[in-house]
Amino acid sequence: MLKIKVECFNLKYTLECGQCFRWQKIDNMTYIGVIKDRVLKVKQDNEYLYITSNNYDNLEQVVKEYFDLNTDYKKIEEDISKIDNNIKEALKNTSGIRHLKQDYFETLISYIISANNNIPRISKSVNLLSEKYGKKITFEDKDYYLFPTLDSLKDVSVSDYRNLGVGFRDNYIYSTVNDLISKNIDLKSLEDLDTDSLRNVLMEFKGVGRKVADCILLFAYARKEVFPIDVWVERVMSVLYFKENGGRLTKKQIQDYAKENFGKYAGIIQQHLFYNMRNGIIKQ
DNA sequence: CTGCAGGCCGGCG
DNA sequence: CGCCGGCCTGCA
Repeated sequence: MLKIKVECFNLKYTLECGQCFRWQKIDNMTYIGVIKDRVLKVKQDNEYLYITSNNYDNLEQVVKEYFDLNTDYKKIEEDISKIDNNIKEALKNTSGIRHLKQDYFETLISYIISANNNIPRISKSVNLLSEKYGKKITFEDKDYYLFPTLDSLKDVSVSDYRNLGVGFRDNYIYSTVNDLISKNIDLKSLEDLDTDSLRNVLMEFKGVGRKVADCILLFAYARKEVFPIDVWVERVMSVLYFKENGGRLTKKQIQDYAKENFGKYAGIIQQHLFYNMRNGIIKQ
């Protein structure tokens, strides 16, 4: 068992704020998930995380990277709470959301599936995809499946994807997988690009528009300044910052507002506002 | 039975 | 270019 001391960390908020799709809740403090090459069981007890896994190689490093444990969130939360009162109030409810660093390929495919979709269905499809094409891992007498590698999807057809319940997104996934293979694109090496260039590259994949690209930038490439705007963020922003226009505002207005006012941690702010709105803490 | 959900694509004005 | 209709699927 690995024990890690944490500060400004809330496991529940981090895993339930909508940034990831493959964690299974055991109770309010314990979750089981599959990340990269292993299965993790993580339990939080106040300032400690207790982690068990099928694979202890490099485990501490894997966990620290995934949960962004080398970043000082106490400082970040102090900084962003000074921006305005809305953020300060939201942070009181959701302090400790960590900005996960997830696998590039998994995030790309998962967020293509997320378009005009709901969380249970997204999770179902991602899990089915993994069960069908991912490597099986046995942990505590149960079977889990890694997210498939790019290579393991090379012969999967459009209708195979359709059978996972992804609907019209089937050919988006197919096209993206084929682009990655035929153009020999290395998602990791794209880290070298600046955020705007990287967004443009991502948006060339079918099924990746502005919102999906921004989620990939935030949740896989760790670009904390990116501010993805989905319907919930649209709602929360119109309630908190644009009440006088009766809620009728464009995404560009929101984008501009965030860029001008939220700074280099706009993505963290987005997660807190999203979680507050989504869970009815902030009302319409 | 309609409406709708973490949007995107493609066609049209 | 910006706008807008259509879209898998499952669940309220």
